[in-house]
Amino acid sequence: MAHADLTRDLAHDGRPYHHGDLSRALVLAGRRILEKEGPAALSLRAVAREAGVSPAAPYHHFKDKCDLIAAVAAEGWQELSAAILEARAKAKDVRHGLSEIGVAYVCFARQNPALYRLMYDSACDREDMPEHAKDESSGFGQVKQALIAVGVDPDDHRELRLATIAAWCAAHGVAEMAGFKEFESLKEELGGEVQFIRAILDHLGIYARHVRTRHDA
Amino acid sequence: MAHADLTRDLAHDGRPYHHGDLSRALVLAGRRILEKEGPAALSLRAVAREAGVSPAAPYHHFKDKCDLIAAVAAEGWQELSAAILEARAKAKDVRHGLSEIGVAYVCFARQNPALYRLMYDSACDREDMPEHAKDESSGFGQVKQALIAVGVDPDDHRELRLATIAAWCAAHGVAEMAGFKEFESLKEELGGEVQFIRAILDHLGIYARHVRTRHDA
DNA sequence: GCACTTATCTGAACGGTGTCAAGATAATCT
DNA sequence: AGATTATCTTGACACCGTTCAGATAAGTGC
Repeated sequence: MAHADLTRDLAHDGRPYHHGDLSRALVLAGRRILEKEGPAALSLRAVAREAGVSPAAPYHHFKDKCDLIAAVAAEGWQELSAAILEARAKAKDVRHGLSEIGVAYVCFARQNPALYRLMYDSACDREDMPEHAKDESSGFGQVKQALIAVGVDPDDHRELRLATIAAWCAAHGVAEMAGFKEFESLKEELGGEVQFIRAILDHLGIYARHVRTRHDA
Repeated sequence: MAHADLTRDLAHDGRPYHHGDLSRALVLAGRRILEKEGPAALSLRAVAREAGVSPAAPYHHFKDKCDLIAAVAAEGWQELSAAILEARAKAKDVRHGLSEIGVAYVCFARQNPALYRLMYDSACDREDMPEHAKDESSGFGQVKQALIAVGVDPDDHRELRLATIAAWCAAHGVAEMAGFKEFESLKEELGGEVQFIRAILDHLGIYARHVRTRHDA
């Protein structure tokens, strides 16, 4: 019998052999369903169907439905970290670093509402922050660095920790509230959703507060 | 046949006649299940079972599972409003009104985590704030009044609206983040969860910001 | 080349879920 | 009283997560 050709061995019904990389395909299928059909339609069976595979197949790659969802969420956290990193790099003025991180965070959540909700839920189930958020090189770590750059004493661990958590809370709160259509008129008045987000985050005053504190000293 | 006696007419198996007030019983059963078994166990059938009734009975009182859940959520919003009202009444110093509202909001969410999540989800599904939150006499209305009491110009509608939304976002963010066990050591360090909550809310600086602004003028 | 082991996928099944239509039962109205 | 209406039950449907016995293909040692 012939070796694998360029299209890989085909089964009699046109599907590739075992599947190639099913776990990857399942995560992608999950995101597609989440975006297009909403979180209620995100069933294990639907994901398997979308990937062209039997309902039991996912169990060879994920322990649970929960486990698959956690994988989708993990991908989301990585993308969020990347978005934050990019925003921080783009902010030329150090004093705006924190602001830009906040805006990037909320914008990501607003552009992927169902995914963001999934990410948070998945973190909630384990009663702990996701690993990606705790990592120094992303999430919490970046907020901390931005706070130091803005004048928080790096040696005052408690203050630094509180400020970091506060910033994170603010971003999460705005991210989840900004979707209510109750706010649409105000968004228009301010010239768009991004301006709205920036205005709310400014009101939360993490940035303003620390700048002012530094000037006081 | 005899009239209804004090125990009300009993069916042959000891259950009261039609049921009395099933829709109320269903909401209560829903909350019981939510508290004791978690949100995953909150199925229509389980609620019906807990209320001692067939799986189809709820459909004579609620259009949907969603509709029942919305009723549970509505009760939650009412209790949250009551908690906020009480906290504001207790704060003798006007300048602490906003702070106390925030703490009361977050404490309610922390004491009824599953219910609070349900409340938010249910609001999300309709893409709009719940009626109870929009009401002048509770929720948003109270925050607005507290902001005015603290020095925000009541005629600057945009500013007032932004500040109100910002306060709400802060409370929601802290409410949902405060549960991560990542923060437990810091909570202990600060002398308990309430102190932790207060510290984060202070960092978010709604209260501090406006007081300072007023002093500047 | 071959047998053997291992990873991957299918098929059928179980109990649980939301929902609906048809029928039973009890309260209410006239 | 009889008729109407509100309420609840039974039984069914399709879908869900999960498991398990078997099919299939990939990799491994000879």
